[in-house]
Formats: sequence, C-alpha cells, structure tokens
Amino acid sequence: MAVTTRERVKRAAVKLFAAKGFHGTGIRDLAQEAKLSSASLYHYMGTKEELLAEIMCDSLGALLESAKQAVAGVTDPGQRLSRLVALHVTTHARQPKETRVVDHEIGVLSPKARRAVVGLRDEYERLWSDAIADGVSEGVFDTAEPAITRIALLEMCNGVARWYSPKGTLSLDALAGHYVRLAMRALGVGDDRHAVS
Amino acid sequence: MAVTTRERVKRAAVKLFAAKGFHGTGIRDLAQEAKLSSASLYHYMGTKEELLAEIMCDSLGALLESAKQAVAGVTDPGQRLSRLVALHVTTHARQPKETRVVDHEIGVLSPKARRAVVGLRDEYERLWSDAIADGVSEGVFDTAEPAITRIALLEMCNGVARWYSPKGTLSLDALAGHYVRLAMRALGVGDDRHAVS
DNA sequence: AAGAGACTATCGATCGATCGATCGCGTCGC
DNA sequence: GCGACGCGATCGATCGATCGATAGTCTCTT
Repeated sequence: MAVTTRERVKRAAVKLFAAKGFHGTGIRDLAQEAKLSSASLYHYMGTKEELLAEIMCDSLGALLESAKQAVAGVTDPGQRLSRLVALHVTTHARQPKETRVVDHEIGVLSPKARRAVVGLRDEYERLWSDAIADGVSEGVFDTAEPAITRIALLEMCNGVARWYSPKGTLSLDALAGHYVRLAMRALGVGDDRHAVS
Repeated sequence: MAVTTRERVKRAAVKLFAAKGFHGTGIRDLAQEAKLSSASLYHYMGTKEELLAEIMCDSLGALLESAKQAVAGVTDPGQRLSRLVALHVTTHARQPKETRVVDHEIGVLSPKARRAVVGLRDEYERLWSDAIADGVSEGVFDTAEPAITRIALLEMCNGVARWYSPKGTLSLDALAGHYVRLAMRALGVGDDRHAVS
C-alpha cells in the first residue's frame, strides 16, 4: 500500500470534482470512490469545501514552485516565457483533472479560501507578466497590450487540460513545443531561437 | 412590459447558472431571480436540465448563424478566420454569461441533449477548421498542426468571457482587433493586411 | 346579455429523495 | 485502556418536482 487513505480521498475528490463539478459531487459519491463510508470520510477531511480548497492550493502551489524553479536564473525573457509555457502545457496535459478543478471551481470557495487561491494564482501569473514585460522593454517581444496578451496566452494554454489525451499521436514534448511556438509568434518573435533548452 | 415571463426565466437562469453553476443553482433561487414562485416556474420550462439545454442551444445556435453570415462569400482564408475571431471575441465579451454556461456545463446534460449541443459546437468549429485548412493549402497560413492550432486559438478566444469588462479602457473593436492580430501571428501571417473589413 | 366551459397564470403546501454532516459504537494496535 | 480508524444509523435542511386551488380572461352557446 503505497498510498495513504488521505491521498486516496484527495484523488477521489479530484476525479469526481473534475468530472461532475463540486456541487454535482455528493459526499456519498466521494465515499464510494474512496472506498470508505461517508462517515469515515470525515476522519480525513474537514468539510467538503475545505477539501476542495486543499486540492486547489496543492495543485496551484506545486505549479507555482515548479515555475519558479524553471525560470530561476534565466535572464533571457524569451527563454523564460518559453519555459513557462512548456511547463504550463505539460502540467495541464499530465494533470488535466487537477487543473480543471482549479480553473473551474474557484467561485465555489468562501471569500477567505478564495483569497488564498487567487493569491497563488496571481503570484504565478506574475511570473508571466514579468517575463513579458522584460521582453517588451528589451525589444524582444512586440505587443501593444501586454496584459491582454498574457491572459490570452494563459487561456490558450489552459485549454490543453480540456482536450489532450495521452493516447493521441502527439508526444508531450511535441505538444509543448507547438504551444511555445504559438506563444512566441503571438509575441512577434520569429520562428528561430526559441526552443526550450 | 417588453419581456415575456418566459424570457425573464431564461435570463434568470443564465445569470445564476453562470454565477453559481447548474448544480449550485436551486429551483428556488431561479424562482426568486425570475420573480415567480417555484411552482409557477414550471409553467415556463420543462425540467431544470431542459432549461439548461435550451439556453445552450439558443446561444450556440445564434453564434453559429452569425458566423455563417460573417464568412459567407468570403474567399480569402485570412479574412475568413479574422472575421471568425472578431465575431467570437465580441460575442464572448458581450455575452459572457451565456458563453460561460455553454463552455462550462456541457457535462451536466444527458447524452441526448449533449449530442445536440456538441453537434452545434462541432459545426461551428468546422468553420474554423475549414478556414485554417484553406489557408494552409493556399500557403497563407503556416502551422505544423492545424487541429491543435485551431483548438488553441479557440480556447484563447473563449477566455475573453472570463475576464473582459466593458468598464475597462479597451473598446470592443480594439479588443477584437488585438485578438485577430494574435491569431494571425500564431498562424505565421505578418502584421499587415489582416484587418477585418 | 348571461352564463357555461376552457385556458392561462399564479400560488401555498407538500411530496419523496438526497444533501452535508454528526453521533454512538465497535474494532483494532500499541 | 486509549487513540486512530471504521461503519450503520440518523439528523435537519434542502433538493427538484408536483399537487390542488384560486383568480382572471377569452370563446362559445343559448
């Protein structure tokens, strides 16, 4: 038994929240998926909403940490944004359920929990903003509306979680590479010198 | 009284489904928003799910018709896709609630209703596919993966519904123009000659 | 003109089902 | 015997949906 019961509960929640939504998932569904009674469930979680908040913070926090590592010490803005795009795409392709829950159920949270999640998301998006702003001021990127371009690119990459299947013909690396190319082009960078290295 | 009661019910549903989700919205919430008792509600709708399906078909059907008109007789693929992007963006900015419901609650529908909605969506996306395929075969567009590029662009444009506010400084036309430019660049088209005319 | 019948719109009351959450009790290992 | 772990039973609340009743309006009949 490599997984703790608590982990089993979280995975069950991620699966069901992603498939049926938070309000569409009952405590009893959760219990069945986690192979527990609905009463035992409460030994491993607070309320249903607290469980949702934990899942969101876990997922977003992990993405944020990975992103910080990916850009740490990288000075070239093009390279920095390329890494952010590649990481974002591969993460969304590998963990579509987690990211769907994060993107989809923020409105369910109480104001307090929402602030925590939104704070993490803002910190993550700041990495994108900085890379884009640096690229613009260095003359590498060309965009009239950096803020809108950032959101557009983020949304573009978010979509991966809604359709990507590992059974397709495209490898994760090829997928990420394609999105990096799309993003760089959108920022006015030519088709050379933006491979992730 | 310019609006029928039935229209009032639909608008209430769009507002609440977009804000709290289908499962997060109760019949009594709906009744209150529509200024009716929950019993009277059922004189203007079938089940709650049928109401959702109607809203989705209405919204998607209108978008599909507008899109068909926008590209009718337009032969240049770049121009065709530009018009599709502009229409998509302005529609999502003008009717964020409707599009949020469509994008967000498809999984709630029964298989039969879902087929109808997905059919409309596929027909709409076909317009994009055709424009992109034509552009590639004519050498106007440059993309290694047309299908992925199409999805990426669609998701990018969908995002508008999640953040655009008419109170911002950007006009609808400027917004649409920016997205058209992003899309054209992503397809390898230079910054000239892709204004919507 | 008067009334019968049909139809529309609206409601309070209520149905059985399910919701999230809790209680008390058993069963282990330490 | 004391926590951690587990479950059946059950709590009050709310869910989606339906019932029968009450007006109001229109049409048809006499």
